[in-house]
Amino acid sequence: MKRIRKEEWRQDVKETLEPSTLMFRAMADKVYLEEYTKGEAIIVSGETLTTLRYIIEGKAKISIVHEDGRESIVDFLGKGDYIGDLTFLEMEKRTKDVAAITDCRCLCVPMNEAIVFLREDNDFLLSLSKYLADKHLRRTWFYVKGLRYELKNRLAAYILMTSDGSIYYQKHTMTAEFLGISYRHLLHTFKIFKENGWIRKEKNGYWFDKEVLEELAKDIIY
Amino acid sequence: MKRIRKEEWRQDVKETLEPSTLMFRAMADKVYLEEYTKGEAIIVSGETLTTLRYIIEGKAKISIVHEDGRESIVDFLGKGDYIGDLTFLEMEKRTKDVAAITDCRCLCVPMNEAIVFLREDNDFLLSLSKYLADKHLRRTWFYVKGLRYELKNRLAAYILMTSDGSIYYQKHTMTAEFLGISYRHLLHTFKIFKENGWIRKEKNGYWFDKEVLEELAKDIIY
DNA sequence: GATTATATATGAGATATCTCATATTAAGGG
DNA sequence: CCCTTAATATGAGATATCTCATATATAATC
Repeated sequence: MKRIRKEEWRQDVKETLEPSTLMFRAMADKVYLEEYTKGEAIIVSGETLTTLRYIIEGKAKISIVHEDGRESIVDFLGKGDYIGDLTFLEMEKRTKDVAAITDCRCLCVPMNEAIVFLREDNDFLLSLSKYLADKHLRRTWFYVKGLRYELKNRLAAYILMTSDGSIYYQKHTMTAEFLGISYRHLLHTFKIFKENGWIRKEKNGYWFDKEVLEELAKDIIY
Repeated sequence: MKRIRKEEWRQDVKETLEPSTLMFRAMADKVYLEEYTKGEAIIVSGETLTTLRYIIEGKAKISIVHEDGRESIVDFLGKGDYIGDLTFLEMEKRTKDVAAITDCRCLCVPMNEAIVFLREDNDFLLSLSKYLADKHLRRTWFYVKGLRYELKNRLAAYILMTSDGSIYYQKHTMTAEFLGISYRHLLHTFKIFKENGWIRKEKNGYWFDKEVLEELAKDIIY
């Protein structure tokens, strides 16, 4: 991880970032930048969080390790997501694991000062409420719908959710962990997708037939 | 539904309620009371919400009807839950069905005025954020854990969650809808619970062995 | 380039869960 | 009290999904 104080920001970076710091407006002078490389741990579960982060670039995953040692991916994070919001609100008993999936850049402020300044900032609280409401809605929707549909549909939704353009490039192991199914069964369903011509292996991932998958996923995505 | 303006509150009611109106402090003079009877609809899906409610007594359920006509229970609400919070934040595309499971009493304020006054109220926004974070955490936890465990464990958690004391009295149809499983399979698992002596039918519901169920559910409940 | 670890892939048998069919009991309406 | 509807209950066969075993391909390491 590389930490870059605001004074050190290159001019062009600064201009790009300045607008993104709006949500930390009440403490704009305290903002700094962090850069993580692919695979790096951002938070180790159980540690005390001293930083409130906001992702401006890259993708990360939240995961937990179960008692039996296996791992579940709880959620994916990307541009516009907070890391540490639940600690900021003093609602999380124990922090979870957060790791960068791709290179990531985060805007950061010290947690203890955030608690002092941002809790007085009406605009921040409103936007945080909206952010949480949105997360909750999507999660609930995916949960309720997911229970009703079989893997075929959830997988289609997942492929669409995690891809930009028409290439899917997630690791199967990760997909299985997120969807909460066995690796074996995922592969089985994947095979069916291939046989139906809905996806096709390419050099850098899988091409997929957007129309077909959208039809399969249409009831699941909020 | 019975609507009771603040001036009409009986003295004793008033004293009991006064502290509960705190969250609407910024518009205390606008608060009124609504009383719903068991089974009554509080919100019909798709209708425009003109009221922000806060439950001070009773239980309700949020549900949606799927394209195939079947119903899913999305969540249960009780004392301390808001109804209309997502509309207040302008995040919900379409309201869901909300119905009283038992007699309910709600504190109410007009939505349009709430949007004016409460969005300026720092304390309200902070407590709303915490409320949403808590909801999101619990839901995520139940989802992630639920995927990993079979019905036996989720059912144990559900029985504990929906009961006060040692009597479980939910309708099986409702339980199946919430857990997202077939009625048939629920009954099958219920039978196993009975055979193991974990639950026993009584006149007004099921007695259950709290210790055993807590052991079964221990990894699922947040 | 050889070696190890990780990701992908497939098969076979076990089990959780679903669908459909049907019977009995409890609850609500005239 | 009869009638209708909703809730409870059980059986049998189908299918979705899991576990375990094993093989190959790809990526990381020395």
